[in-house]
Amino acid sequence: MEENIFKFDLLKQSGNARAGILETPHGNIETPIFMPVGTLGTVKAMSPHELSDIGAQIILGNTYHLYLRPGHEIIARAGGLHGFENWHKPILTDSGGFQVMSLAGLRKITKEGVRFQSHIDGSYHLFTPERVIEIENALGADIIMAFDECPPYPATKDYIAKSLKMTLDWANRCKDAHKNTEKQALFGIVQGGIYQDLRKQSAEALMDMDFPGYSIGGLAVGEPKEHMFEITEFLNPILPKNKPRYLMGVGTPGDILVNIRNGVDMFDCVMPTRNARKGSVFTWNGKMIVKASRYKEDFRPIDENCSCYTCKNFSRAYIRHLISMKEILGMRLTTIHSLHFYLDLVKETRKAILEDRFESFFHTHYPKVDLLMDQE
RNA sequence: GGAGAGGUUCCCGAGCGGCCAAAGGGAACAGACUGUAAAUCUGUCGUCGAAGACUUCGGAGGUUCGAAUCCUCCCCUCUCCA
Repeated sequence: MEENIFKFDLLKQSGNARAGILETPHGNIETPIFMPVGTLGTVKAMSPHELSDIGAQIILGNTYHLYLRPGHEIIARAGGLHGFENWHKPILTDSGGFQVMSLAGLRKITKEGVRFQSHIDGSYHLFTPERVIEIENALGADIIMAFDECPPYPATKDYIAKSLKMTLDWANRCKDAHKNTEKQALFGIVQGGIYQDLRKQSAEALMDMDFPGYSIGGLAVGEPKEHMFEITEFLNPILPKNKPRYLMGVGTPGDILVNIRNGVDMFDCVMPTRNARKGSVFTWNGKMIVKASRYKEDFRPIDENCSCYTCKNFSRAYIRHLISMKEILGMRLTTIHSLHFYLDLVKETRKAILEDRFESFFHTHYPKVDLLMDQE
């Protein structure tokens, strides 16, 4: 039964790039997909209505942060994350594995789990795999992530190997603890740093456990990009074709294109939202630091060819002014634009795959997309 | 008219004989952000330059080895009293 609920249909492959559909209890997701990050129960600066307009199909939430505030019991009583934040399309919750890295100064890892010291009030909280799943079950996201350690870069191979072993053990425990398999798909997370043998070991062990989807973690943590690309390319033939692959935390528009080319289906990243709030946006012609003084009297939209609300209605000069004044509307407009672009990027890529012209699409857009936009 | 306070680098504002091209804010400018401790953080911010040199602290003189800091005069603000 559960296979049906989270069925993944691989519709088409163009080279190694894949186009598919992932079914979830809150609707289908067309892959490749980008998932806006909504750590604290909101994609910062966006209303659910705006997210829908932009074309968002699934958003993230974060177990660690939502457990601390407002608390998963409250969210459960509100009807889960969907009810609480009034977003009735799919949601994915990250497990807190990333916080094991980002809050490294405030936690201690043991075989049992991770003891975090709250970054808010200093109180101690033990995150075991079982506890994390219990919280994720309460939050009720359609896709939930196993609890892992996202190891930093650089790290010794020895450290990565040990961490990986622990993460595999945790994956097993997560799977055992996960009771709500009818409504929530638990994804395993491949670790192994930049080492192919460890990645292979990790992927195969997880595949033995048989998860409905596999993610690739521990990348884009500071390693040279070539390593990241190498690993996804390496894992492509290893991971099962009939399950979705999710590359966690990636990335720039260019990273996304390369990794789609390496067979990845799902992405998330704070970059479009975080950078937008700080006055830097992404377009098909590269990134634009719209808060820069050179746009002071530029009355064109961010991207003349963009169909988003921001580009249809407002100028670079106005947006620069709003960002510069720290006006809330500025952050909202830039976020709308950048998320729209990211979603447009994967949508157009998907179309190219379905029409079996991915490679030429890639060569047309990849060179432009990560550069600083022509300043004219 | 009398009494007092003060004029510092774009702005506010410290400094009150050497360690001062001058603290600290702000503004401005440039940039970084990859499973969000992020409306955050970093850098630049007198001129030319690698070091170093040169011109600055209302103006003009002076004291001193040495002055934004002390003295004299002048200009200008502000507060209170008449």
